[in-house]
Amino acid sequence: MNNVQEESLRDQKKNRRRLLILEIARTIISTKGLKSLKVRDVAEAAGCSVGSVYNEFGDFDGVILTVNQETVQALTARLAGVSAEDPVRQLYGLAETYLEFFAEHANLLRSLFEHRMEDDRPYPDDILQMVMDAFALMHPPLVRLLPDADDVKIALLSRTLFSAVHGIISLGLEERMVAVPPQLLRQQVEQFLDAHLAGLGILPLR
Amino acid sequence: MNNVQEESLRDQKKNRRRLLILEIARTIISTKGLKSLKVRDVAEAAGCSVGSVYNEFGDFDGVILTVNQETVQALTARLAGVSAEDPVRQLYGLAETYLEFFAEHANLLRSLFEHRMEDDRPYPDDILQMVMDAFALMHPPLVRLLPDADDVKIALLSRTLFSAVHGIISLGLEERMVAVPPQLLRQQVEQFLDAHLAGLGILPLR
DNA sequence: AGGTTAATTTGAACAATGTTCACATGAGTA
DNA sequence: TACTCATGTGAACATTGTTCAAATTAACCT
Repeated sequence: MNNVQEESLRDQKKNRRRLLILEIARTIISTKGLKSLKVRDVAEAAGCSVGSVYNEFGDFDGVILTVNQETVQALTARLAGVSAEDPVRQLYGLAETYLEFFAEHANLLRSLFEHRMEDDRPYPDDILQMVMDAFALMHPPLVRLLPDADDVKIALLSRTLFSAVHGIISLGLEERMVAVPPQLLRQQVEQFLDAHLAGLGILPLR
Repeated sequence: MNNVQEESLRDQKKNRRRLLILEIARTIISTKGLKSLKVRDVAEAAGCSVGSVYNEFGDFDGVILTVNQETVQALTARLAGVSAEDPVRQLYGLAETYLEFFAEHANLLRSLFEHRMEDDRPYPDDILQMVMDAFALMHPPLVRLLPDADDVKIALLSRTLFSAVHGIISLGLEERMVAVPPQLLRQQVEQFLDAHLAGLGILPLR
């Protein structure tokens, strides 16, 4: 037995194809929306049969969910890159980074938040946990800014604040509604944080 | 010509059936979610053929959009019932009424916010306008509370605040995520408003 | 290398569902 | 009552997710 597991030719092809399928699906969702994602289109673009998509992902939801999972991962990575030096700046940074990411990948985020499972199967726990974790990223800076507050309350506050920012951004970017121009939306988010942090007794940036 | 337009037998049946179809569709969306809405199920429950559904609504989106439109109308009616006596109480009342309505009709609200049109047809303007109007209901009380502020800024603030509340509620009630218990969610919304209004220089309720 | 085997891939067939339209039905009218 | 035409019907079609028996092919053995 070789400890350094050699990747067999089969596994190589399989892995390459898996990545290819995901990249194609992501591109379609991103450019044309989740409703335009079709098994046959993906299979054809990947140069394989529809059966292979099913072998790899179980069902079509599997493809969507994997794309969604990678979307949360990418989002989390971006949010994790926000400087934690100054906690107030960090809060603004998280909100503005979320705005940037959402604007760049609106359809991917919509797929993440709007996709409903077939029948009544539950949404995978790991993805949900990753979203919750991302939304909890405001927790550390808030703890630093409100050292006397109960940790559970801060956890709730963190979720509330991030949900509020999410609402402002997702509706603001909703082109169905009269979309708010990006620059205005940025101001909107900043002014929202200004007021809210002030209300929490935290000295805002401006 | 009779000015008091007599409703012909045909029109009676047609109207009755139209209402029946809408009621059935609304019930299915409300109880089992938008994804479970099927033309054949609706037609069978309404005791007519699928063709009649198409005659009445053009296509299946037509049924969904009409249900969505009635949802906004019902929401607007509920929100309009909030007392405007005290502007601060009115803001809390709007948020809490939205929470109540959303909790009672979660799947209908999701249908309104998550439904995407087939192909790339645009979402009907009148429905969008009604949603925008509902979200503008915080405008009057805010004008009273911030008499010196620019009206355009208040309009934006109104939209921002309502969007934030929407985000907190829609994610809070998302059973996919770890749903926040209703009573806790109510507190969450209230505390959110407490902080935000304080930050705007408005004396909150508590 | 060639033969054997087992895993993988394939795509035709099936199932579910939105959509159409030629025909049947029946309300309105003379 | 008979005629006409708007309306209703549902079988047939189009699209798309899903399955699975058969073909393919990588892996292994001698």
